[in-house]
Amino acid sequence: MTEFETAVVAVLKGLGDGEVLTYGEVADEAGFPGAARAVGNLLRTCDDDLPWWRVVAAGGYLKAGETSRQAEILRSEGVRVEKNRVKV
DNA sequence: CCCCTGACTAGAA
DNA sequence: TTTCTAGCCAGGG
Repeated sequence: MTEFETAVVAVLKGLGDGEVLTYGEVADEAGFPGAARAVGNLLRTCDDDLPWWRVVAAGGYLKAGETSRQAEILRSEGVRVEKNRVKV
């Protein structure tokens, strides 16, 4: 478990209902600004207990291919979603 | 050790 | 507005 993983996991586990962050924000909060790709890679490989649906691309765009499912979950948590993207 | 890939981002053309 | 480039971290060949 690298520091990066630990930090990112900590940030994700700290998210509450309705809390949505972008990959870049997660990386920044974890202390690795610019490591957005690594965040995505981590969620892709270790998606065990991580709330992946609360992580979206820059601009609030949802994950391609599963925008439907993600949008549903987000809406159920009180997040306003419009046209496959989180409303700010 | 080097190169490529990936649920990414920001800036330039 | 759309496309491309460079930069970021980690993992695999």
